[in-house]
Formats: sequence, C-alpha cells, structure tokens
Amino acid sequence: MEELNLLEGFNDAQRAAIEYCDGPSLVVAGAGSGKTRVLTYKVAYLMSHLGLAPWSILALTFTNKAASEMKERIARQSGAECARYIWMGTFHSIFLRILRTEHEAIGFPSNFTIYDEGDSRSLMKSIIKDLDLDDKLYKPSSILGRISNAKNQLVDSKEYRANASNYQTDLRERVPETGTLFAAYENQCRLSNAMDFDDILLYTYRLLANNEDIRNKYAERFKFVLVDEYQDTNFAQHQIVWQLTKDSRRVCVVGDDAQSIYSFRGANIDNILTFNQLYPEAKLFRLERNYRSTKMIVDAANSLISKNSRQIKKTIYSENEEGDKLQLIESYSDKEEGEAVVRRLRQLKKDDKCEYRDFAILYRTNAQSRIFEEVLRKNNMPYKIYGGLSFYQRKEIKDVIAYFRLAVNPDDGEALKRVINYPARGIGATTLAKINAAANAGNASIWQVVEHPADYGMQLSSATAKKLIAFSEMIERFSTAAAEKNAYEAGTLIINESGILKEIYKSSDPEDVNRQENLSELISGIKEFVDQRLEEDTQGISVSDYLSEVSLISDLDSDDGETDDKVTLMTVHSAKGLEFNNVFVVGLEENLFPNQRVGESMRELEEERRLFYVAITRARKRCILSYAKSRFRFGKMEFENASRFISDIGPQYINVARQEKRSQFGSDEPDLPWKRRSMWGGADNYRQSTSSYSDNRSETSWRSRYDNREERREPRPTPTAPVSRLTGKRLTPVSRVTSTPTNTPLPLSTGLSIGARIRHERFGLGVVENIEGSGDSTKATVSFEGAGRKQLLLKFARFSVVED
DNA sequence: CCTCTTAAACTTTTT
DNA sequence: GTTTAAGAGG
Repeated sequence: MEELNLLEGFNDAQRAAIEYCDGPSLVVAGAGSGKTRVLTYKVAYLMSHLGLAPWSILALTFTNKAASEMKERIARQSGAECARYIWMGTFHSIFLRILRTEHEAIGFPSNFTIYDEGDSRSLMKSIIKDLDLDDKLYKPSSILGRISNAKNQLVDSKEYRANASNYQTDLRERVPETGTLFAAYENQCRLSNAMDFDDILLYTYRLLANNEDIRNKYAERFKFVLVDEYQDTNFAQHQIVWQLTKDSRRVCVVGDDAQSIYSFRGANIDNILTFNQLYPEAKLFRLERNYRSTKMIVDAANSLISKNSRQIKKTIYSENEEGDKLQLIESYSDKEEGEAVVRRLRQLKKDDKCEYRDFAILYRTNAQSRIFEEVLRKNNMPYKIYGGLSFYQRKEIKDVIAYFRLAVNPDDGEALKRVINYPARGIGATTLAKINAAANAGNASIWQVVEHPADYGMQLSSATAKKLIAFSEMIERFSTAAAEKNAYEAGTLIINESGILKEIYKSSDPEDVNRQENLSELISGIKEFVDQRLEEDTQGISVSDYLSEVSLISDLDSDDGETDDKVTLMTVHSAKGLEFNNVFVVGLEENLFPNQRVGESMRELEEERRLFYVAITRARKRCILSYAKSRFRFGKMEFENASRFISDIGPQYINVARQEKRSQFGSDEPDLPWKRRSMWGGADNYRQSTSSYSDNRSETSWRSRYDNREERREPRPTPTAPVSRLTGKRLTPVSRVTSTPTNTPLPLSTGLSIGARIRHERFGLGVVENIEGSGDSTKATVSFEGAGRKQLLLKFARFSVVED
C-alpha cells in the first residue's frame, strides 16, 4: 500500500479538497486539473484517515470507463481488497443493484430486464400501431424523447397526464396523444417486467423518497458519497444523491461547468448551482491548475471558452512548457482531410519518435470515422475505434441475449418477439399479430398468451398450437437451466438448443464467418465473466447476473489500450476524461461542428463550444485542427465553411498549414505545378510524406481521371433504347437514366434449351439442366458454378445466354 | 412464410 | 453512403 499520509505532490487547492470531509463540498475542477487523482486519493483518505470501511463509501461516475479506471487506481493505491468493496460504478449500475435488492418496494419481481433503446423504440412503435395513430406524426424516437425528459424530471405517466400544460405543449407539437402513449408504454413495461434506462433512476428515486426505512438504510450505509462529472447529472440523479445525503451531508461532487456536454440527455449545469441551494453550507474548491497540457493549449482553450456567456468564473492556467501553437489543416474534401491528417500523424510520429498510442483523432459524429479508418488501413497504421455500433448491438449477439433475457424473464415482450421465430420455427407474423392482439385484450404479457393460449381466447390450428407448445417448453427448459446452472453452462445450452448455433454455422459466407466469430467471442466473454467472478469470489455467476452487467454496457470497454500500440479514433463525447499527447480534432465545419441541429439556439451552440473545449483540452503536447471544404453527406457532396469555433480561438494561438494539393472537385483551376514544387522545395513540413503521392499523380493521369469522371455523368448511349411494354413508345431519356437495365430480361422466344450456358446477374455462370412448364410459368433448373442448383422462373430471372 | 429486391430515412453525442 | 423498412417473388 502506498504512503498516503503525506499528500505529497498535491497543490494547496487539491489538498484542501481532499482533506475536507466534514460536510458537503463542490469541487470545480478544470480540464486536466488532476480531478480523478484527487477523487481517488480522497477515497483512500476517507478510509485511512477517517477509518471508513470500503463498503460505506459510494462513488458514482457517469461512464463505465470512468468507473473502471477509478477502480483500478484505487486498487493500486489501497489494494484490490479495498477497491472491491467500495460501491463504485455508474449511476445506473449501482442503482440497478439496489433496485434488484429492493424490488418488492417498487412492485417488480427481482428478475426484471433492462430495455435498451432499441427495445424501447420497437415497443413504442408497436404501441403507436396498436393505437392506430399516424406514424408520420408520431415518431417513436421523438415520443420516447419526450417521455425520457419527463422521467428525468421524475414525472411518471399519471402525473404527466394530470398536468394540463404538458397536454398544451403536446398539442402544439402535434402529438396530443403523448400522454396516452406514455401510459401505454409504462403499462407494457410493467407487463413485460422491464425497465428502461430512465426508469432505473425514476424508480430509485421513488424507492428512496417513498420508503423512509429503505432510504435510511442506504443513507446510513453510505457514510460518504462522491460524484464525478456532476455537471452531467440530470435532475433525477441530483435528487437521488440528495435523498442519500440530506441527513449525513457528507457528499463531495466534482465537476466542470465548462465540460458539460450532455444536456441533450437531460443533464443540467444548473445542478451545480442548485447544489449550493440544497447544501447552503457547502464548501467550494477550485482546481485551476492544468497539469496536462502546454501553456499554448490551455490559453487557446481559455480563449475559446471565454466566448460562452454561462459559466462559473475561473482561471485555468498551466505551468508546463510553452508548447507549439495549435495547427490548422485545411483540405478540399473529406477524403483529402483523411489523407492530410494521417500524413501529418506519420510525420509527427517520426519527428517526435513517439508511438501510435500517443495519437487520437476526434470527431463530432461516428459517421466520420470511416474515412480515417480507410486511410489508416491503407497506410498500414494500427488503429482502434471506440463507439459506433458496439459489440452488443450486433444482430447475432442481440439474438442470443434475447434468449438469455427470456430465460430469466419470460415476460420480456421485446425479447420474445425477437426470437419466437428465430431460428425459423414456423411462428410467423400472422400468428404473432394474433397473440399480440390477445395479449393487449387481456392486458397480459405475450408470454402468458403463448403459455396458455386458450385462456386468452386464442383459436389456433393444431399445427400452430403444437409449435407454440414446443416453443414455450423450450423456454421453460432454458429458465430451469438459467436458474440452476452458471451463466456459461446455461448460455451454451441455450445457444445449442435454441438452434442458434446451427443457424449461424450453416454457411461459410464471409459474413457468416464473422457472425460465428462474434458468437464465439460472446461465449468466451461469458466464460470470462464466470471465471473472473469465481476467482474473485464475487457472488453472482448466473445468467441473470451476467445480463445485469451486460445490459448497461454500451461501449466495448475492453481496455487493452495499455498493451497495444494503436491510434485512437473516437467521438469527442467519448474522449471526455481521456488524454493524449497529440490530438487531431477533425471535421471543423459549420453544420457539423457545431452540429446542424443547433440552429439558432444559443444554449445549444454554447454546448457545442464546450464540446470543442473538451476536444482541445484532451491534448498534452499538440493539438491539430482540421476541416474540409467539401464532404460527402447523405450521399451527396456538400460544401461548408470552416467552423466559427476556429475563429473563436485567438489567432495568436493558431498556425495555418498551407493547402497542399488541388482537389478534383470544387475547383476549376488546373493542377498547379507550383504547388507541387513548393512541396519539393520544402517550404512546409509535409514534403517527404507527400512527394511520393504527387509523383504518382502526373498531370496526365490526373486529367484523365477527371475526364473519365465527367464522362460517367452523361447518360450512356444505349444501343437499344428501351420501349415501354404498355404503350410501345420509347421511354423518355429521364426514365431511361433512372432505370437502365443492365441485363434486359430475355424474351421467352429465345428458345432456351437444355445444356445452354447462361450468365445470371447474381449467381454467375451456369448450365441449364431442365426446363418445364410453359408461358409465364416456364421454369428452368440451372446448375451454377458458384451458387449450386437453382430454379429460375424465366419470366423474372435476369440472365443472358453465353455464346460459345 | 421466407428471402430477396427496392425504397426511404437517416446522423449527434450515451447510460 | 449506409442501414433499415416495406413489398413482392418463390
């Protein structure tokens, strides 16, 4: 165990923040001010100086990443034993744990499932359909957004409907039935024994606020409560913390208003201000010294954030070296941006003799990652992408998880709908619709109807009834397995007996091989989960325990980042709390960063600016900004101006790298020889890395590529202009362009004969083995080289005869 | 009832 | 450009 007594290496402000434990405190911690270090030391201090037991400390974070990092650090400082018993995790994971224990008080069985966003959306969609509302007006995601806002304000459907002003707002927004939908959604969740993310907070609040004994139990258990990233908490979280600490008043919240970037999810900077109202005696500590970045970066970030009006006053400063100015790379297109950034990255790596892991490329939206991925791959540079569609979002994984969920909680309607006919077992949409209707009529879960169809007035053919019985018996077997075996044993049994394994291993397409790999990764993940818990002697190795953990993980936080040397690609949001020697912030264009939807809203614009502030302050040594004048969006080339945020930074902090190369788009000037000369001439830094590129692209090759491109835009002259079947008239050029058939369906009179060789649009080369029928229903049996034997209805098949 | 083809919508950001 | 939804063929 490390020596803690000295509190060495902390400045006065940090030390004061650590040592003050007598009452509530608010620590305003600027970017890079050693916030996490202070927090972890404070936890250690609570144990060593105040003698608090690990299990009497509650430390709440916002993300899994932050929680696991803190856990790790505390394990290093105070020993793994201590770290394990501290109540440390995200709001959602800690409260979920409490809710499972106290489930009776909120009227849920303990095995309730967590609906992710996809589940919520499909549930809402089916509710909208069931209520026969116009799906043009009622978009599941926007309705869910309204419901989410309400829940974050601790309002349930009953209260929502009781409040007339909600109805007025909904009426104005042309969704007057929102309250009805809210109630139906809530009811369905209850029937399915399920909660969504917001419910976890809402029910936790209810639990504490309505049950004084339970509130006391936890308020007394947690002798000290710490909250990280307080600026990102919403009202519900804020109120839960209040319930837990209003008596003890031993609470420390840490946050930075300048880094509040989650208001879209209900986060409220005002919680920091309200904190002072709720706890008038709270002490305020400011951590203003930045230990992470160079003076240049800190000053630049300060100059940016000073453009925001709403903020707590503070002066962030750095005592580190001066550092280089920020750099701005301008490119003509998104593709060139990718190349320029990677080129610069390679150069920096060479100059500084540093590693790939010293670099991060940060962007506003996940969609921007693709280009950088491509360029990095082309350059054989290792990279790692965070975010995007996570492992647990993949179809095959969600299918397996759905079976697990059903095994633990058969009432889980969304899981049931997902797998009742996967793998195919002849229970199709028609049957499911009937079951659903019966469930709605009887206010029962789908599972109840499946289990006892007759009780709900279902009239089924004997074949269908048989299939349903087989399905429900299977689920019951799974339930038994989930209850008796550990997650790994039960999991493999389920994957086998459900038919998923067979389904996924039945073909060897590259895509299916990929799914197979994912499936085996999932299985080994479950094994790891079980083994690790056995090793650590942690309770809970059942499927249910596994699900609880998995349902709150969105990003794959397999932190092998320490061991392998890779460039990091992520959104700015997910970069929060991290740091890198060199940071590229890319796509700095209007309508992208700041994002399009910001529009005129000053508040949202300021949030975007804070987001940019977060991006810049991730950098220790160098920060490189980049934008492209044109970019592919929504399948179209779009032109944009540089982001206003670039000019929000004082010009004295930025160097503009010269544009190096002409694009084939957006310019009517020819390729410029002098531009290339300037690269050779060594006027800028990119000389060596770009030279080979421009070499390969001589004037002629560039020109011919351009010309080809132009040519392709013209409608190609068609040898035989298509003739409308109905009118016999020649089709207009317009419709010809939109529907140019590459393979005109062969007239039947062609006299296709047995033994003929044909080329099919999709299946490739094949030999006709048999022909049967006549007229429109003429069928040919064709044996294809790649795709095997197929039956083709000649009326529709798209193929051509291959002449010998 | 399943699978393939085509059309439409879509992009913030995360628990 | 990508993914998902609806529609139609087999």
